[in-house]
Amino acid sequence: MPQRGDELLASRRAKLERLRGRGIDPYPPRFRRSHTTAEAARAFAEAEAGGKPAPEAAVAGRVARLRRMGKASFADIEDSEGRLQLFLRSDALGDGYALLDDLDLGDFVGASGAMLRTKAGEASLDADSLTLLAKALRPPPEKFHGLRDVERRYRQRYLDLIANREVHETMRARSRIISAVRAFFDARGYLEVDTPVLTPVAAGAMAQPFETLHKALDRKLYLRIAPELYLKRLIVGGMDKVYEIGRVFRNEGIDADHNPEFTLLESYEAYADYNDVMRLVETLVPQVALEAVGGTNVERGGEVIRLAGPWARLSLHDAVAERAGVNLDDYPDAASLAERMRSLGVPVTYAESRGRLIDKLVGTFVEPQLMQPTFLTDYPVEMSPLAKASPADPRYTERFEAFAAGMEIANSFTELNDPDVQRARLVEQEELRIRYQGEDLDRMDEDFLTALEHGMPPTGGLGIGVDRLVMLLTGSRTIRDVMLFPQARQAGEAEC
RNA sequence: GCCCCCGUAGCUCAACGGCAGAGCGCCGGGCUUUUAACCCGGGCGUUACAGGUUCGAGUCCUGUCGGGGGCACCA
Repeated sequence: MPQRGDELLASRRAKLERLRGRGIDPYPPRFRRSHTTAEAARAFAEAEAGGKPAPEAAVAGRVARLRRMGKASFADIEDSEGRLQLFLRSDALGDGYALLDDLDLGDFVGASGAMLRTKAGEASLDADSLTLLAKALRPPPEKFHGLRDVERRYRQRYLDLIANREVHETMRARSRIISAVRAFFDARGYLEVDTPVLTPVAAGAMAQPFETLHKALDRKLYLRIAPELYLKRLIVGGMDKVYEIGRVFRNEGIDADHNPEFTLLESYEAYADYNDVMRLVETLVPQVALEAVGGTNVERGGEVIRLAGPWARLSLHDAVAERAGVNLDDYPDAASLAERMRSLGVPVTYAESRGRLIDKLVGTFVEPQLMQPTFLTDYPVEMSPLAKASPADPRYTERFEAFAAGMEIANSFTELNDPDVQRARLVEQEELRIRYQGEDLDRMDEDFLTALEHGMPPTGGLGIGVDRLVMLLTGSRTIRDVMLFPQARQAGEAEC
C-alpha cells in the first residue's frame, strides 16, 4: 500500500544506501559524548570568563536545523537539555564534510572539537569530526510552527517532544512534583506501599470499573478505581502511616480534567483526623510548589492563585446556602431538593439520589468559584459512605475536598471505622445504585468489612489527583498536557 | 450516549460552486561565520473515506472514520 510522501522517504532511503556504499554505518552502536549541549555551553562560558582556552567537547544530538553553504555549514543539534550549534568547515573536516550531502533534519550526529564563539556571537562547536549516529527515515515536523495537530501531538507524542520543547519542561516539572511529594511523606515517617491493581471488587469509589479476566482462576477481576480499601487494611494491620502513588482506572468520560487512567496519591495516618489532614495538605502543596516550580504563586486565567497556607475553610452547607441560596436542611429528601433545584434552573431528573443532587448543586454554584485554595468541609453523609459522621450532626461527615483554580485536587475524611455502620452505609449505596442507576455490579468488599471488624484505629485519609496537582502547578489547561500518553477520545466500540 | 465544529502537500495554513495554492520542508544548482541563512530552478496532492446533487464539488447533501469543544457520566 503506497503512502503519501513516498518521495520523501525514498530520498532518505537513497541517502542511507549511499552512506552504506561509502562504508559508513548509519546506525553505529555507540558514541561517547563528553558534554551534553548545555554542559558544553556552560564549560565554554566559564573558560571565557576565566580567560582560559576554549574547552574541547564531544557532543551528540538530533539535527534540528541545517544551514548549508558551499564549504562551511551550520547544524543546530538538540538533546534533552537544549540546543547547540555545530560549525562545520570543509578544511577542518576533510573528507568527513561529504557526510553533509547525505544528512537530513532529524538525523542524530555526534561531533567533537573545540568550542568557539562565532562572528555573530553564538557559542558553537568548531567540529573536527562529525559522525552519523542514527539516520532518520521520516522527516521531522516543521521547524518553525512546530506540530499543531492535536491528534498527532498525543498519539505520536515523540513528534510533539521533538517539535515542541516546552513539553519537556512540563514533564520535568511533573517528575519534580512527584519526587517532592514522596520526599514530603518520607520525611514524615510514612511508608510507601504498593497495593493490588487487579482486584476482585471495584470498591473505594463510585466510578465504573474496567473489567478483565484471569484465565487460570477463571475469574473476573477489576482494575482498581481506588487503593483506599487496601490501604485501610494496612492501618488495621498496624502500619500507622502509609501512602501510595499509583495508577487508577475509571471507565468514565474523557474531558479536560478526566482521563480513564490517572495517578492518584492516597495517604492514611492512624490517630489523625480530617483537621490534621487539612493542615497536611496546606503544608504539602505549597512546599511541593516551592521545590518543583520555584514558587507558591501560580497564575490561572489572569488570576494569581496563592498556594501558601493556611487555606480558607468553608462548610458545604454554608457554601450552598451562600452561593446557591439553598438551605440543605430544608430539603431532607431527594424529591424536595430536586424541586427546589428545578426552580433555580438546574436541569435535574427525579431519578437522582439526594447525594447526587447535592453534588450537582455544589458543582454548579460553588466549585467553579473556588479559585483560591479552599477546603470545602463537612459533606452530607449520603455523599460520603466511607467517612465518619460528625458527632455534632450525624447528617454530615468529617470530610473535606480541597479546591484550587476551580478544580478539585484533594478529598479527605476521618475514616469510618465502625464495621457495622460501614456495612450499613455500603448496603445503602448498593441499593441507591440499583434504584437510580440500574447497576447490578456487586461492590461489597466483604474482606474489607472483616478487616474493620478486627478493629481499625481512628484514622485520617487523603486522596490527591496527582495529574490535577501537576496541572495546577504548571498552569496546564488540560490533563492531556501533563500526561505523556493520554487516552485518545475515540467513539464507542464497534457494536458487531 | 447526545449536540456543535473540524479533517486540503511531509509540516503550518490558503482557495466565491469554476484551472488545487503559499511558507517551511524536499529535489537540482551556487555560496567558508549562518541564526526561520540567502540566491536560481522544480509542486512533490486519492482535498480523511464511501455515496449523492450539479454542466462543474475541497466547497452543497447523506453516511462512515478520526479529532476538538460542550452536555451527560465521574458518591
